[in-house]
Amino acid sequence: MMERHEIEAFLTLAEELHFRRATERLGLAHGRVSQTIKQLERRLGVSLFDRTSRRVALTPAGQRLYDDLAPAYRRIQEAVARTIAYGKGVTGTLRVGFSSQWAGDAVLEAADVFRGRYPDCAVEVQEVQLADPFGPMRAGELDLQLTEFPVDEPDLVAGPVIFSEPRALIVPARHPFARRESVCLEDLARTSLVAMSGAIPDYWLDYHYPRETPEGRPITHSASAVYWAEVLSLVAMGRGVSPAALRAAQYHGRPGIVFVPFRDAPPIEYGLIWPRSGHTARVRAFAEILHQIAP
Amino acid sequence: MMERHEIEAFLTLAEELHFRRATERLGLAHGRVSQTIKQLERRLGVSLFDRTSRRVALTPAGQRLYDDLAPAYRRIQEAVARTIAYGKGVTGTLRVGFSSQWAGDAVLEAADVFRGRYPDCAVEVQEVQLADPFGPMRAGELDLQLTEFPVDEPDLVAGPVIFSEPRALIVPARHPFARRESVCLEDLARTSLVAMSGAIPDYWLDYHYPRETPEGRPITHSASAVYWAEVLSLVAMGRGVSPAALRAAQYHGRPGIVFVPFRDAPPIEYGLIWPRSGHTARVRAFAEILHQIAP
DNA sequence: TAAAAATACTCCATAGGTATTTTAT
DNA sequence: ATAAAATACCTATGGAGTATTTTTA
Repeated sequence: MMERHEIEAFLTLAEELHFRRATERLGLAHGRVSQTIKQLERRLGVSLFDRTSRRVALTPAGQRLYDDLAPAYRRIQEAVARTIAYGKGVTGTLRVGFSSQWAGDAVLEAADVFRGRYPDCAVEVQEVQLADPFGPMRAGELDLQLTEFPVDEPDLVAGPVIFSEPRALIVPARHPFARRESVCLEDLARTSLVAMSGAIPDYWLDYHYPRETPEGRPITHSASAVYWAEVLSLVAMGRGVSPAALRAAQYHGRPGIVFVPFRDAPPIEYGLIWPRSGHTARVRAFAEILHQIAP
Repeated sequence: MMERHEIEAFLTLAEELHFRRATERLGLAHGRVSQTIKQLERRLGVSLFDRTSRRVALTPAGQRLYDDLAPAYRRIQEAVARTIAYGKGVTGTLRVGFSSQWAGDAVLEAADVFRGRYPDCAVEVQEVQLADPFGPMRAGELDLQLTEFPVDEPDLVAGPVIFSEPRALIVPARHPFARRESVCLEDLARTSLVAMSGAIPDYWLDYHYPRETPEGRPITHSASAVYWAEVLSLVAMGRGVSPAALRAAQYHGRPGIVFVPFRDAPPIEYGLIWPRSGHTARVRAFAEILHQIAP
C-alpha cells in the first residue's frame, strides 16, 4: 500500500510536474520528493514519471494512478475534515453577507465547497447594501461578511485581505474623460463626485470618495446616493463621476456611462469581517475556504 | 490527515468492534490499536469509539467517518493494486476453461472480480469437453483451466485444490439403488458402469470409473460416452450407472435418473491447471482471486 | 475474578534533513 | 554553463514491541 506521504508526494508531483515546486508545495527539503517517488516506483514495480533533468511527465501507469487516486484521496481528506469539524462543532447555520456582486460570486463559490465539507452546517448567503454596511451584522443577522475595506470598528474584527480589484472612474459617456485610456487621482479635482451616503463611517467615505487629491487640491461632491444603481443613474445623467472597482463594468455596465481605469489609485481591497465575539469554528472554517479559493 | 496505519487501525476496529481481534487481524502487537486510536481521537478532537473493557461501539462521528472512509480507502487500494498489476504485466487476454457447470460458475465469478481489478486484461471463458480435457490447453487455446483432479501431465502444472464436491451415483429411476439413501463403493461390483471415453488418461479414468472396488471385486463397464449428456441418456435407458459429483443433480437433473450419494467415496477435487511454461502474471492474478472467493 | 482495554517504557526503522554529484540542454 | 534531478549520508521522530496496570461485568 501507499503511505500518506507517498500519496501526497505523488499527487503533488503529478500536478506540478516539477520536483522542486512539488517539494516546496509540500514544505519538504530538497530531494525528498525525488527519493519518495523513486522508492514508490521500486515497490510498485512501475515507473510513474518519465523524467530528465529538464522535463517531468506522467507515464500511462502514472496517469491512471493519478486519475484513480486523486478523487479517492480527496474524499478521505474531506471525511477527515468533516470529522474534525464535527469535533469543533461546525454545525448549525452560518449566515454570510457580501456587499458587491463580485464578492458575492466568491462567497457563493466558497459556500459550495463549505456545504460539501461540512454537511451538518447550513450556509445562508445574502446581499448587504453599501449604504448600511454593518447594520445587518450588528443586528445579529450575519455571522460573516465579505466587504470593501477599510473596516475599523470597535465591535467588529477584520480578517486579512482576500482579494483586491483595480479601481476605475465611472464617467458620463459624453464626459471628456470618457475617451481617455486612463485617469489619475489628480483628475478628480477637475470633476465632482457622486458619492454614497447612509450609515457609512467617515474613514470609509474619505477613502473611497476623497475630499482632496494626493497633492491637496479640493474635490467637490455634487450628489449622493443610497443605492448603487442610483449612483450609476446620477452619473449617466451627467451629475458627476464616481470611483468604483473596474470589475463593476462587467456587472453594472449600461448605456450612458463609461469606466475609465485609474493609473495611480491603489486597488480596492476586500476581506472578511465578523463580530468580535463571533469568532466561531464555522466562521473560521468558512474563512479558510474562502482564503484557499480566492487567489 | 490520517496516516495509512491509522486508517487501517480505524477501519479494522470499526469492523471487528473488538481491540484484540482488530489487532490480530492487522498482525500487530497487543495494545497497538488502542494507542493508535487514542492518538487519532486526540488529534481529530472527537471520540470515535465508545468503549468499556466489555463493549466497543462506534460513536456517531465514528460511524460517519467509517462510512466515508471505507469506500474511499478501498478505491485507493484498488488503484494501487491495478498499478502493481500493470507493472507485473497483467494485460492482454487471459483465456480460462472449465469442465463442469459448477466449475464454470466459480470461473465466471472470479472473472468478474478480475475484470474489475485488472481492466487492462481481458478474460475469455470457455467450456472444455471432458472427453478431451487437455486438448484445448495443449493447442494453445487456453491459459488456465479449472478442472477435475487428478491431473498429472508432464507439460501441465496443477495448482492446489480449489474446492471439492461429494460424489453420488447416477442410477436409472427403476434401478433397485434408486430407493436407497446412499450407496457405497462395494455396491459398484453389483452394477456396471457407463464411463466417459476419449483423449482421457488412464489414471483419470481409473480414479473416476474404477475397474475394481476397494476390496478388490471387479467392476464391469457396460458402455462409454463421449459427451456428458450421453452418459445421462445411457443411464436413463438402463444401460448402467455412473459416478458423478452430487452437485450435478442440480445442473443435469432429468426424468429417468436418480442421484444417490456415496457414503464412502472421497469427494471429487477441482483445481487449476496451466501449461508448465505459462505461469504468467495474469495466471497468478486469476488463480489468487479464485482462491480467495472459492472457499 | 477474569477478560479486555489502557498505559508505561524501550527500540529501531525510516521519514526527513544536509551536502554533494550527475545529467541534460 | 546552469538549472534540475539524483544520490549519499546523517539525524531523530514516532511506529511497533514487551511488560504491566486498570477497568468492568
